Amino acid sequence: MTKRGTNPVRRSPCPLNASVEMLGDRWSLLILRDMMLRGAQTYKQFLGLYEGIATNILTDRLRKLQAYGIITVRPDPSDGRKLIYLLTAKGIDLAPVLTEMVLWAARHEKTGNQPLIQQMRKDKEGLIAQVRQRWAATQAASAAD
Amino acid sequence: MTKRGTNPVRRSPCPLNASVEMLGDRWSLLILRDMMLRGAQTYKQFLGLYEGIATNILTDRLRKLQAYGIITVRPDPSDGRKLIYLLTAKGIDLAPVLTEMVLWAARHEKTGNQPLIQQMRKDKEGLIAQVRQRWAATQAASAAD
DNA sequence: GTGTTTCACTTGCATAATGCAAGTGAAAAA
DNA sequence: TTTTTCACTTGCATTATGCAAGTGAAACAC
Repeated sequence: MTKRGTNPVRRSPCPLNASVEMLGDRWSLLILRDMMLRGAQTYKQFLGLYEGIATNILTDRLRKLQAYGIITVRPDPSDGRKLIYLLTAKGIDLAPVLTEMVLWAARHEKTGNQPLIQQMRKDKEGLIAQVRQRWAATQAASAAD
Repeated sequence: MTKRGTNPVRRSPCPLNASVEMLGDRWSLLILRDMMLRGAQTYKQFLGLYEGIATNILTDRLRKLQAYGIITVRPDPSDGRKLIYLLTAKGIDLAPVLTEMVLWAARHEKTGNQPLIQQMRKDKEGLIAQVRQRWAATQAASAAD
């Protein structure tokens, strides 16, 4: 049951191919960004993605990320209608990937969010550790529910 | 002229968004993998991608990667029909991104290419430096043509 | 010089994915 | 009870992907 998605049919055994089959689309990556950097947790928050995501695409991606074990979902204890989406350990392990992508773009393209970029350049590992700490705190808080 | 693609219309100023607009599709990433890790340089070599890419998709992606300044193309001096595609400095700067993606997949999925993964785990920075050296050597060789 | 092969596509078409916007049903609030 | 909020679902148009045949130019073989 928990191993539902563990034996998918892949186009090759290459590790990068496994990555891109799960992440090789921009919406998944943008969702993960908002979870990691902005603490987004609800459907409505994801709908507010700055880039503008369609409801059917959001639903589809959340389902996929869940199936891949990258995120998990639970009801909000303070509002039975709301769902809370959380990164799993597998999900938070994507922090270095997203960090490197941000740094790459910042080096080669005109982009915003300069404070974050400065921080990443100054102490990449420290920022990743910080993201992990916030995630761990979220885990502890939701385990208490 | 060389700045042709520098002012694209982006859905947001976020650096990650810039990354995913250029890389947020699996074929581009797989092409880059083969360039970086296997030294693939020709259309025919890319057609041999283990995952199987269609000619029209390959052509499209090569054009896009070129437009984004990630790769460059020149004729093969030994065969006027052949084109040689090479990573640019911007392209080789994606090595840490791909490396982190490989490591992530290796940690959480059953994948092949264990020797490469062992090497990455042992000395990530060393491997990236090695990829860069091979690229620099390719640059020197093609500048001599 | 002619015919054949190789190279990098291009094309036509079917299928799949994306995106817009209206609609839906259930839970919570008023 | 009615209204609002939540997380979708749906219908349909547009765009992207994928298969496989086709194309034109350069290089090779004779």
